[in-house]
Amino acid sequence: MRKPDPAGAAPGKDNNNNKLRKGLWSPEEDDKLMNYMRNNGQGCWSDVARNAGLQRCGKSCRLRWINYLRPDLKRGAFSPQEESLIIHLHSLLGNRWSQIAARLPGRTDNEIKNFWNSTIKKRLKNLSSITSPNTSNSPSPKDHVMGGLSSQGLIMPMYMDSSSANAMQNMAMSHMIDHPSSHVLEHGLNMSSGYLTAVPQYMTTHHQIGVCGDHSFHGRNGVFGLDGEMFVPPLESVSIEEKAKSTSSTEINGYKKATSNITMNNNRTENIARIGNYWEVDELRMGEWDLEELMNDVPSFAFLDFQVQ
DNA sequence: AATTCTCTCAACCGCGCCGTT
DNA sequence: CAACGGCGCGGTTGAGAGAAT
Repeated sequence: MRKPDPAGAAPGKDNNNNKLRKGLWSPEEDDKLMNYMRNNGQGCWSDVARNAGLQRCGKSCRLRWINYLRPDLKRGAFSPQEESLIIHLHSLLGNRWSQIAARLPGRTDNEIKNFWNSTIKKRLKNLSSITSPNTSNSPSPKDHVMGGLSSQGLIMPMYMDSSSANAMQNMAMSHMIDHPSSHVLEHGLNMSSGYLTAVPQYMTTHHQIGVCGDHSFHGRNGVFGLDGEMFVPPLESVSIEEKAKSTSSTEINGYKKATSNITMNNNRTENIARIGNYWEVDELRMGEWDLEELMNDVPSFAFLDFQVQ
């Protein structure tokens, strides 16, 4: 928050000089902007600032409207579903907050950005730190064998019990945080041997989430089913078989497309709340994504509580 | 009770894009 | 084609509130 600019005089009072106000908005200014927008709708923002009688620049008015005054804004804390969606979308889009916000009705890019930078980032970092490898302990049969993902794509096996199974999710999330999408995209994950391993890039141009009841993990596109945290929407109505037929063993940009199923046995499958039971995304390097097309495939999430309060 | 620390989030800044002239 | 202005976006700042000491 910023201190109101002294040049702006007392809030709500017109001052004669032409200096534009900065800093916090007063209730009077909010009223002025709100009334103007209600009566005139959105137009040229510099006109809005002028015609509404505000000593603010158009940019400031726009920001205030978008982030605070807009009637369709949803206030309050993020729901777990929204949180999961943010994480998922961030894994897809990186720091493209406006595009993420476009998928979360009632939320602003600023809000999501703040939420990410303060809450999610910190939480995931903390969780990843408490799951540091402990090579002195051998895994018991009931333990889940998991692995960390180094930025070099090295295998980093670790062992943990089922109560901390979601740590794997957090580790990977943490990795994504530290290495935005373009970097994460260089790695794939493979659990086929019981260890989570990084697989070479040429193996990761295509992943597929299995339909089985196992908790699933999908490193690159953010599908995490370990504790039902991640909801996986169906991208399209095409059947698994059709998609598999059409997407496997093809070549894109010189990379051979392969399919890897990353699933984990875990007896807590009842916690998974799937929207669909299948999700699949062709994975291309970030710069090659047709983001519009990609995001068109991600539906609005009906399970989110978008009621404006 | 006072002080310090930490966290949250509203708001600004700078840059790039795009349309207009 | 260049200059200009408006807008949108992502990064950053810093005030205020609450927690911890």
